Amino acid sequence: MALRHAVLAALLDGEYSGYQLSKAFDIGVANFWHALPQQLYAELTKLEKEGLVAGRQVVQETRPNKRLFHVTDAGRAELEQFAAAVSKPSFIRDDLLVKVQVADRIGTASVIEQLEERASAAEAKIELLGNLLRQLRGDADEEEFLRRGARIGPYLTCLRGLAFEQGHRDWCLRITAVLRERQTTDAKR
Amino acid sequence: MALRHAVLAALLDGEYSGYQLSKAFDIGVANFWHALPQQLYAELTKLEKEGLVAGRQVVQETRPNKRLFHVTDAGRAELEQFAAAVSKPSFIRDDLLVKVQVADRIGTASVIEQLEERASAAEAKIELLGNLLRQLRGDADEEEFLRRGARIGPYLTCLRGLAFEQGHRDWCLRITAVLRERQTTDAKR
DNA sequence: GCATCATACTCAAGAAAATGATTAGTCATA
DNA sequence: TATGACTAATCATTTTCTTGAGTATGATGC
Repeated sequence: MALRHAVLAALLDGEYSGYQLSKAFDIGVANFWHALPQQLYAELTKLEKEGLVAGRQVVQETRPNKRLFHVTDAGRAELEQFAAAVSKPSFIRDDLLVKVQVADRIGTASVIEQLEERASAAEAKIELLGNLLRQLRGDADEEEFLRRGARIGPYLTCLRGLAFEQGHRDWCLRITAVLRERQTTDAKR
Repeated sequence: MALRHAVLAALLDGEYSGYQLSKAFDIGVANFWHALPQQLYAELTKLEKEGLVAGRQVVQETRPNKRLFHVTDAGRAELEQFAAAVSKPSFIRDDLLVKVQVADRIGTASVIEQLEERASAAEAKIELLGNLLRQLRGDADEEEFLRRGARIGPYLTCLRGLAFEQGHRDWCLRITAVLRERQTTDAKR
């Protein structure tokens, strides 16, 4: 029971199809949860059966028909209950960290490459989130928006996503530099 | 095939029993992976069957007997292959973020409480990791240790863990402040 | 002297998540 | 005019993770 609340949370801002949701889970929602399209479709089906979301068919001419979902009162109640319950702690879980842990014992070359790829992926995400934040707050500056903005939830989670990506990028670059220097030092011996 | 590599990575630094590993997964290893004891025991059994780790029985007088495991050559090879393969991107996945996303739509009181609990849990973790880092680098300062230290892998992953916890704490405190101020502003209206 | 904690591990069941394959029309582009 | 990307989804399977219970002994604290 975990993805379900992320879906409800994402759906709170309007009507979305499974497909649109899966796009949202690639960008904004990715700051607090991640899921593949198949998971979303499955979850939406379950949520609809339980009456927590409701969908309506939208017939389209040039595109396949779609079903738009919105949160029902029962869904909202479920979210409220969830928000009041204790949260599970959050964990880091990252292949690349596992590799760094053993990088000095096995080959470092490939790990360095991957760190650099990650760093530039993080850089791209940082820019994307920067734009998203600017868009969300409109004309106001951040302080102002956070004080009086109507809908700050998505902004707040984006802030966390941004900080996470920045931390990730900085770490990747630092570790790359460290491993690089050790490589040349090793070579000299 | 993910926990398996975290276990191999953790086991690379010496012999550990399942129980000891589960302790390591609460502290240092938690910086790159998380798992419950049951998962570890199960994974060790699998890894042993596949010949990637080997265990030996240690008979103890005052404590229950235990099995100490170490990585075999095949296990090392598996790790090397893993390190060379592409990594899956890392995701945030956090109940609390889901709650913040909807905090301005549903009740904020409980979310604020949870943010504060998280902040102090992060604070505790920060101290713990600070000590761990000091212990790992011994007398040397960080730059020096990273240049010439023998085993920097665990240090590097701890650095990421530390930065993550700091980012998490800062975010929690900031959001707490924002939500608090909005509460009082709302009340005045 | 009783309770609780720490060591050390096992088993089973169930929920959640990831993976892979498939369908089918539209649109842009090379 | 083939190629691939985009919209919109479904189905089946497998892997992974979580939850909960249980066993047994010694040490520590009040």
